Amino acid sequence: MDFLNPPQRAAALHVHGPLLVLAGAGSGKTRVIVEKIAHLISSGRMPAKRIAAITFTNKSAKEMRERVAKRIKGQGADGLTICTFHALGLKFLQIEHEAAGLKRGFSIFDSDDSLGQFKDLLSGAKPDVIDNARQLISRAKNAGLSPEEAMAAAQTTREREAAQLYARYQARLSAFNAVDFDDLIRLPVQILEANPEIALAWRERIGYLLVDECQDTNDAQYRLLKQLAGERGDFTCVGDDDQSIYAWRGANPDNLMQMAKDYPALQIIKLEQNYRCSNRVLRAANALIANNPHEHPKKLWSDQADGERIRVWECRDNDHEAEKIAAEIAFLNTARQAPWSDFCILFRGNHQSRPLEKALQLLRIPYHITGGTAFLERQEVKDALSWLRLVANPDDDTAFLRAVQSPKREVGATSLAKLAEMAQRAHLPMSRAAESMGALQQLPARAANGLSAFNDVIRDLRHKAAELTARELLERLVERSGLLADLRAQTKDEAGFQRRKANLDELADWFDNARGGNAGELAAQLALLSRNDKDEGGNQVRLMSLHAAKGLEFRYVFIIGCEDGTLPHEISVEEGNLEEERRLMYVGITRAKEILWLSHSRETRRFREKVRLLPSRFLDELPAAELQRDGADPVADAERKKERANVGMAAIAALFDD
DNA sequence: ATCCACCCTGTTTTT
DNA sequence: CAGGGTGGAT
Repeated sequence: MDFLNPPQRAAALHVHGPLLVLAGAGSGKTRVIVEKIAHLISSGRMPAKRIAAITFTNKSAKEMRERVAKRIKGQGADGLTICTFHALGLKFLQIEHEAAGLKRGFSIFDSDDSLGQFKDLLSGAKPDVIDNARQLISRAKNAGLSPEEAMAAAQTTREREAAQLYARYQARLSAFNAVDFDDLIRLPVQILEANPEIALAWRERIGYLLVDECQDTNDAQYRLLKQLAGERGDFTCVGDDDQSIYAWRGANPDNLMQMAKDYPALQIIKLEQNYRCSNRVLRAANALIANNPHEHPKKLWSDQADGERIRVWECRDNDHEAEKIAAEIAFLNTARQAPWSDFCILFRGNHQSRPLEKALQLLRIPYHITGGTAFLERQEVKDALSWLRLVANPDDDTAFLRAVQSPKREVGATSLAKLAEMAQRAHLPMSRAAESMGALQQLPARAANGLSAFNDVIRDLRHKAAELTARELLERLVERSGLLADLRAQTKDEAGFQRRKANLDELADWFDNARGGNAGELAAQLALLSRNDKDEGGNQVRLMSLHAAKGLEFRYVFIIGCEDGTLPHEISVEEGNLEEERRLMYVGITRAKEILWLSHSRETRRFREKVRLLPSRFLDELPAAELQRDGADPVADAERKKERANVGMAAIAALFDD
């Protein structure tokens, strides 16, 4: 603990009562949390199994788990809980499923499943209407409202309609024995608030609570935190209001302020020394964020060297921008022996990565995109998971509908519609209705045959579920369901087949590594994995959205698309959410340890038409003295150009090496 | 029931 | 320009 600075140490040692740590970017907050966990355990204040550390992403949970493991090295870390809010909620519901009105093996609907329900409930409605309704309902859930409470709170006709839809949607989820992402927080809160004895048991189970990225909590999550911490409030929340970038998803940074009211004994410690960024980067970041209003002003400082000036590049269009960046990376890789993994390219929207990919491929620069087509969104993976879900949860009609049609078995839309109708009349889930002889007789012979073959496989898998490991069950499923054979038949070349099969193998690997649980529970956990969680590692340039970059750091950082309308995004400008966009830029800037590039284009192609672009207003908020604008210093420019040309030749030569 | 071809529309960020 | 959804052909 010697290597902690005084406020860090104070935060780590404070173990009685509520504590809020306001931790600026790069101020070592993860280190504080890790040290604090070590201290709680080694001092005997709290056994590991009563400590829970909550993060927002699986990625940070994983990182924290690794750092704690390294720090504690096996001495009594058993039973320590480090997970996301949603994973904690899932665990809670799996234990308290009765109080939630859920049966064992309940399913989690991902956004796609849930979208399907809304499409069905609002059949014929335009996409924007559907989207709007989903958003309203998600917002109600994130505020912790039940359908009844939402109805009571509704003011306008519109809101009443939304509340009604919410109730119908929820009735469906309940019929399918399923919950959606938002329910993983909302339901535990409602159960804890309504059942003091359950709340007491959970406070006993969780003796000390740590919450990372506290500024990202929405109202439901904050209520969950309060329920779990209880009145005495033995907890540590770590957050930075300047890095609040999830308001659009219901995050309410005012919870940081509310905390002081709810817990009068709350201690506040500020971490203001930054260990990450060059002083120049830090001054730019401070100048930018000073344009936002602040409740608790922080003054981040660093004793690092000034470093190089921030490079601002004006480019013709995004292709040009991408080419320049790729060339610069190739140059630094050679000139400074910088490994690819030292570089990160950040953007506002995921679609902005396309030109970059092209340019990087051209120069044979290895890269990895966080948030590309996710493993979990792959057809074959979703198919296999639907089967698993259905094995665990016969009520899951969504899983049934997908599984029964993958692979195709001559059961088409008309037969399924008929089956759905019969199921509804008999008050049965579709998979059960499909088992009844009566129902089968009313369907065309081919469909009935397909269905009973399907039933046989499902029955076999259910029968074996208890005695097989999750991996074995998956393997049997892939075989018996015909998914594998179908995959082979569908894929034209052997390489493509192997690639898609590899996704299924990866799913199996994931099951091996996951801790405990039967296949159904694992399938539920898997639903919580997001596109950003896949391991990347390796010596590659990293490409990701600004949102995905929070918590990471790189020596060389490029922020592309610094244009008005891109960053800040035009929708945010219209809606007056400039402050959050500014924080997004702030998060991006503070990822850079050594050199930062900010690039913008004069024009871009949008669908068909070309659009003229202006530099981001945020560029004007940065101190001119810290910036180096491309073209502002002809001599230096020429010098660099020459140097680049030499290295550029080397890079081109390298293209012919392999 | 399934497959294919053409047309239309749409780019913020994610557990 | 690409991916999805619709309608017609098999």
